[in-house]
Amino acid sequence: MKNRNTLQRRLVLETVRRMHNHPTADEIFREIATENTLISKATVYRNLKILSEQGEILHIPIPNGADCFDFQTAPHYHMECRGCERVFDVDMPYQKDLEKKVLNRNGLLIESHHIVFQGLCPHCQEQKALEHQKKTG
Amino acid sequence: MKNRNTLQRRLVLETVRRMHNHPTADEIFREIATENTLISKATVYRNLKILSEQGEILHIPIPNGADCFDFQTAPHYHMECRGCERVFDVDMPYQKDLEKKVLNRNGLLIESHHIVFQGLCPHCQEQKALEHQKKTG
DNA sequence: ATACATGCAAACACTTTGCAGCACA
DNA sequence: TGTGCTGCAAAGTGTTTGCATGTAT
Repeated sequence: MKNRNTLQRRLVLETVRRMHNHPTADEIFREIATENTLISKATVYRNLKILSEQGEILHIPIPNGADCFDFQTAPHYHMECRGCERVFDVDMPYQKDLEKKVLNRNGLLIESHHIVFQGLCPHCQEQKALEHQKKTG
Repeated sequence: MKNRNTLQRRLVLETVRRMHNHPTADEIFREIATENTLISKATVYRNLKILSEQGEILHIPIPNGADCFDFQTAPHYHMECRGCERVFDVDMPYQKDLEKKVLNRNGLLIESHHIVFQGLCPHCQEQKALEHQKKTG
């Protein structure tokens, strides 16, 4: 008898489905808390874990930062902006065949992969351009 | 006048160059500490940061775990074993052209990328096989 | 002489856990 | 009714920082 349908679990799921900007656990917590309902951050973490294990939401592990979550569960790639550190969806088909390109000379069994791109979002590109103008006069 | 050649910085660099198993900051700290020299963990972190910024060593950010470092500075990919959580080099050429496959419909500027594979190392494949034998009798 | 580096401890960011009470099935 | 869930606080993990002192150049 697993997986009870509690108010808190429903709220976490609904909130992730509603926020389309790769929210972190903390952002989800704040979104729920500011609305009306009292919820514990531990509960948010626990439910995010359960929901992503069940495939209801997608867990995106972020190196050097808070992991974030996505309502879109089909595997896809992300870019982390080195300016604002926000996470964006990348417009590239999922490379199913990438894992086959690994030579198994060393006996490793590959099961899945993640690609994280680094770069600049449009807004931060502008910022950098302005900074550069200022410097060069 | 940056970048002084201190004993601690030399030790961190030498230790990373000597350990060929993707050590974490803590493993590097313990390696240096157990030998002979007193070193602070903060100093290890500071020097790892400086050395990787200078391209002397490679910083490998690991989602959901301690970042690790590599004496081999040419870009290459890694696999994280879901059994023992160790990091292994993956035998696949660097996909320089991957970034060009991203459609810039959304205006993102891609500068670099990381691929992390998940899977099982040879040792953990054996372990899993033994476990399975035990269960099925 | 003076930046830059160090050691130490405290702070930090993110996440998990122990426990007593609560509530869904 | 009982297992699963919650809130709270505390602990855990990995990393950074403030500060007084030390040292390479």
